[in-house]
Amino acid sequence: MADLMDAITSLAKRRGIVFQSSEIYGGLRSFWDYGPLGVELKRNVRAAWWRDVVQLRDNVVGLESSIMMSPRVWEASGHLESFTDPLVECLNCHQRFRADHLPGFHEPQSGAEEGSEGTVEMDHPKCPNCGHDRFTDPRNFNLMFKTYMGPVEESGNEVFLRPETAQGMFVDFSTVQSTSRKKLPFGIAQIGKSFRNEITPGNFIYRTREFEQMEMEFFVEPGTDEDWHEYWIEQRLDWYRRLGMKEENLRVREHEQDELSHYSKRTVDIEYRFPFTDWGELEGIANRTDFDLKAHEKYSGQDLTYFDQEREERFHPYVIEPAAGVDRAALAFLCDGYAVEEAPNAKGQMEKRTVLKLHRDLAPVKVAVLPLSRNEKLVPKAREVFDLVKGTWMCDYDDAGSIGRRYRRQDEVGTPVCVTVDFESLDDQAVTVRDRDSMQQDRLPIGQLSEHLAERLA
RNA sequence: GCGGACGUGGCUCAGUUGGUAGAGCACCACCUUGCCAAGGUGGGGGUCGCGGGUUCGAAUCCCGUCGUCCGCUCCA
Repeated sequence: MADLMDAITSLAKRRGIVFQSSEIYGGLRSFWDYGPLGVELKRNVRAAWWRDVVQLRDNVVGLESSIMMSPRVWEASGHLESFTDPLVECLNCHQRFRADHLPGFHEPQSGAEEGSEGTVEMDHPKCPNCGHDRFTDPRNFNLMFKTYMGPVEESGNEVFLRPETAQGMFVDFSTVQSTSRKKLPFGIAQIGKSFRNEITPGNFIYRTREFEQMEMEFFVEPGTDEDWHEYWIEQRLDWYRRLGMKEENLRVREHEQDELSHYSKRTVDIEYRFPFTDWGELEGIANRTDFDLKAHEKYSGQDLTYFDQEREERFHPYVIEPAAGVDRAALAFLCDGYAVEEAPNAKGQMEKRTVLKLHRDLAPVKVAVLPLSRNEKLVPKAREVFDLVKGTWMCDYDDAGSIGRRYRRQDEVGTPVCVTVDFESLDDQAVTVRDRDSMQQDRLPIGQLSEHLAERLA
């Protein structure tokens, strides 16, 4: 399985899909750049999500809130507090442990929801690693990236890079609701970058400190929240399925009570069977209750209730939140589509063929236009075909090397359709359309190409 | 953050006991072929992750640093 991951990582780099950031300086841990093909893949993932979650629904609207927000947002949301883990380090072996996980350390047993700062007392804990009992004082590690607003680095100027996009939707709830004139139930969706100082990033683009989220906050009447939760779990699961993800690589996992986030009543993860970790989270679907709206109401002093005109009642809606990662989804689709098959070559011998079986909506390039050879007559004809198609589909033009090699190059990055211009095309104005997965070829008039592609790729 | 392994052209690697770098594949050009990769000729590309040290001389030894992988820890 690790080999598979290596193969995918290697392919990603070799073909300019994803590679390490700042490579010429030795790289920067946990940061990645998406190359020409990766950008297309990522754009397609976003577009597919946006279409499904926003465009096809009349009760979900979009938002793009800023990455930096008032620091008070993070006080209210609980991130300043619960994103901070008190860690101690063994003075002997220098291993670090969460203070509240060490037997012997006591944390105040007050209401967990209240989140009092709480000092951690030391009893006589033993280091689980080496058995010694001398530790550093607990130190706080905040998982939020911090910077300063304005040129002067003063503590009063501290601002944070958002660790989730969700807070934008909560903070802007009233404005969006009143301007869009939406009534419950309705949702606010956002795609954007978030930042977390993860302690252990890794596994390629699976866990990174800068990542992109696709989140939607669906506001519902309290009491209907559990049904809506089920609804969105099914909707989201179906999204992955419709984009071709294999059923056996998908599963739903219920969060245990003690792993629930501070805001969550119930959370369900959609997990994917990644080659490196077996099951890993793709998306979390949480019932955030009215925690966030109430918190912001309390901290801001603004009324964040919803007014139900029919019932003439004010209340705080509950929130169902499907929160997916763009990068994780892209990685999962890459893993899921990656295949090495046996295919016959020109001599009839079987050989390896690497194919990225991405769904047509996700494929970075939809159509490759290829002259059978780099011939002075074929090239202009192929250019003509390329110009005909490029306005509608992301296309590639390639005339270097043998035709077989070029097919393989396209297979490797998941291009669903290759259109080949041959010598007969010059006379009969027809081209060969070749399918990535079946390698089947059909011949059809250039005049029908646009229509054919529209059917095939729609 | 800790422990271990590792870091040579885009990729996979070779580089003997230290003497200032090679291969295959890939890529590019031309020729050839002409519908499913690797035919011919030629070519570009590496201060051997980075910095420092030892040495007459280091990819090869030492230190530091950055990065990758595995394990631990952690994980909204």
